[in-house]
Amino acid sequence: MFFYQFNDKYSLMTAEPRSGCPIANSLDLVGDRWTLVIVRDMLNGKKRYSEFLESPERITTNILADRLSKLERSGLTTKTLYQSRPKRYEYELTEMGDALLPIVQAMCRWANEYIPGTWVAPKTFMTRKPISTKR
Amino acid sequence: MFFYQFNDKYSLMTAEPRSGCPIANSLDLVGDRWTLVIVRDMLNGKKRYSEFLESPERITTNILADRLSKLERSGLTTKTLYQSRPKRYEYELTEMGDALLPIVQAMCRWANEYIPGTWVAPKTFMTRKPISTKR
DNA sequence: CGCAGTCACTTGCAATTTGCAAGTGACTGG
DNA sequence: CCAGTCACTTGCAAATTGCAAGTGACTGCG
Repeated sequence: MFFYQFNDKYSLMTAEPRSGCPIANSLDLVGDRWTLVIVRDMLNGKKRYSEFLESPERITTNILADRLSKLERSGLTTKTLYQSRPKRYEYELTEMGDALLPIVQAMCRWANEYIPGTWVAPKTFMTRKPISTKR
Repeated sequence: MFFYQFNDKYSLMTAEPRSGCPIANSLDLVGDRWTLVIVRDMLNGKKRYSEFLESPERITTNILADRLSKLERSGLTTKTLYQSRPKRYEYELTEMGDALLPIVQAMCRWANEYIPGTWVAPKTFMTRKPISTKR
């Protein structure tokens, strides 16, 4: 297991990075068919397990549970208790997770241009900036 | 099998799309740990099988062959004969593939900001525009 | 009080995909 | 003729995915 430090917090890297390449490293965290659809939902304000299940891609419960825990371990989301009996959690993007917005927006632009029939996201979404105050 | 038409060419969709969402559709084409590292290499001018194998992520030959054929079937790359005996091909990005540049650049920016130790791409790469004359 | 319903998961299992290694065929250069 | 390179393909074990069903902790209703 490998760890890296960022802003007083430690995030878990579950394996040694394949290289120092920023693309390869990004893909090790979000390079699969489901992670970014969950991130997309979170960027659109969804927070609960059941809300993610309602999305049109029909993610299955085991994959959702797996990705939510991986997202948390990578430092992209937080899990907070909002109700104690029965225990219920809300999943929200951290600054690091929210900063994926430009990648998601670029994918939307690309798909709208090259994959016929893809939905066009609202202008408010496409022009939004990440919460991060940096850069 | 499903097909879609774009600019007089047909690209093969190997399965029904999960939804009309541009993110989900993008991920169905490039949502895995290897495809975008090959695209990255092509954006950097690499064209041959052996060049892709030399990259530090050490892609294996079977995965490379599989991804090159999927990329071609999705319309992101072309395969052209540059030598006839023995037959040798060069793999190059189509306009659609080259248009992935903004996504790749956004991933670089994100990784450089949030994943310590990632390499910083040269400014020439980060400020480049896709060949597409559109938009 | 009992029981159906919801929510958030977990478990089991078959099918697909991945990673690793070795093998193949068509040459090329010495 | 023979080693070497290039571009793959094949075989196989291990990991991941997709699908379905099950579980535990409640809530609301009659």
